[in-house]
Amino acid sequence: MISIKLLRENPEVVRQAIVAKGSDCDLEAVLAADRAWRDEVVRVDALRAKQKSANTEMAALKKGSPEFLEKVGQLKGLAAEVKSGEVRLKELEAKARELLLTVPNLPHADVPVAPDPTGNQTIATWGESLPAEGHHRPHWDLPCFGRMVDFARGVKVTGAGFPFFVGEGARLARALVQFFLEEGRAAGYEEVAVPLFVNAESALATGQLPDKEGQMYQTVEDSLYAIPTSEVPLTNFHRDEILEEAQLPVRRCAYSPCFRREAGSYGKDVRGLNRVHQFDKVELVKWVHPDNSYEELESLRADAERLLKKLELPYRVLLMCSGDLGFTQAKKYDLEIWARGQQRWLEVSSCSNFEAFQARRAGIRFRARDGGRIDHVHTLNGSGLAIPRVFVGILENHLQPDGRIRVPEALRPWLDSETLGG
RNA sequence: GGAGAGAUGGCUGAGUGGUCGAAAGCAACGCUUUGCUAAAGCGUCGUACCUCAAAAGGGUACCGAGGGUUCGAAUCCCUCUCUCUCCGCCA
Repeated sequence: MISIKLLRENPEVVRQAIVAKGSDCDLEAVLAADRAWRDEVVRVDALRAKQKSANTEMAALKKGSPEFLEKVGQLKGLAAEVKSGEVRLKELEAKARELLLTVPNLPHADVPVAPDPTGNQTIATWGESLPAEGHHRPHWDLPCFGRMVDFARGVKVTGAGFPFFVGEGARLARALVQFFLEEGRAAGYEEVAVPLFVNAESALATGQLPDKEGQMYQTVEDSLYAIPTSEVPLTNFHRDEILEEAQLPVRRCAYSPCFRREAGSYGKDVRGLNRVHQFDKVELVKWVHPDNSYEELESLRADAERLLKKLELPYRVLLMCSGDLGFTQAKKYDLEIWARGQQRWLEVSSCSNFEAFQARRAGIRFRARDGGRIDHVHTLNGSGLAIPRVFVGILENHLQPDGRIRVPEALRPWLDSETLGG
């Protein structure tokens, strides 16, 4: 959530930001609810203060004495007033918070203002996005793909979008996980193995709830959510904690399967491995000092880009425009690889700075080195990387005329051959 | 799943109805003493919200969470969560 103080003091700034994001949230309602809540706080606090001072008088009186009983009689009315005030206060506070949660994060000043993805800027490209010649085909049409990934059995066992990876396919997927985790470790991220289900508080803290509830799988018995990305448990690792400034920046990475219902995307981009309900991903998360979170965003992006370079996959970097930014992000880069067989770009990483938006929801703060001032950290995350689409990239870009797949040097420590699909 | 015990500040741990946001110790921080270290003495030492232009100051809340009893709850009652011990089951 955004800072309520900012909204109170500078509503115009927030108004412009939400227009840029194309949000329809009602700032007047947010402010009115905040005002109503604060008025009630003042009123109830005063009542409670009165009750408290009466309490010390009561303590001095002899229990059961006439004065005592008279005082009790007098205080009953006050007690009832406090009680009803507290009920009202709780309602108003809940309402104010609920409305504040509907306000999206503010885009950073660097973010181009535009209503839709056509406003995204390509700020870097690497490698050659080559045309598909003779033997190049979408991965789902490659002979070796059918031996590596089994969709039909996935449908039988679970449902559409839950493929089996088999033999060399399973090994390639695992090699990618290993490679990403080792690279992450080398870049200073501590590896974490996370719970694959989270509670509602966690999903709320990172912003999946309340607006993306339909995109997550839920358990029937325990109302837990299957994680759509390890960002959720990872960012929540430090929920409701106060870190020491000296600890910052904290960097952690996690491998996990990710579960996404992808409701509403049926029939769109769903061929092959482009979009599935369960996929593996390594995620990078940072908790940083607010003063240098944008430098940290650049280094996060560089960490993700390095992986693509080592895998020799052509890619481009998009700076997302305001209208294509998510609810929680202040600035975001998407990394897209070139899928040569399909002749299209595939997003394999999204690197975002949330500034204090998540930290405020999640109660993640730090104590300044001197003076002990406490402030929210900035959180960032980026994929490093999503496995199935990188898998696709390797198949479609490293395909050789003989139909075999060349294994990039960087993966060979985990795959003992130079080619796959023979 | 069954039985029992418990949850208090960074940690340990007192507190069973009133002046308790909460003793004491440890840790931490500051100062003094000291050639250095050690030690000692003194002081500071939770978080959030509201009020205030801001600071100062003031107010309120918080003793696992939520509800209840009461003029008044860390303390009594109920529900839930979690932790520990024992039994059962199981990878």
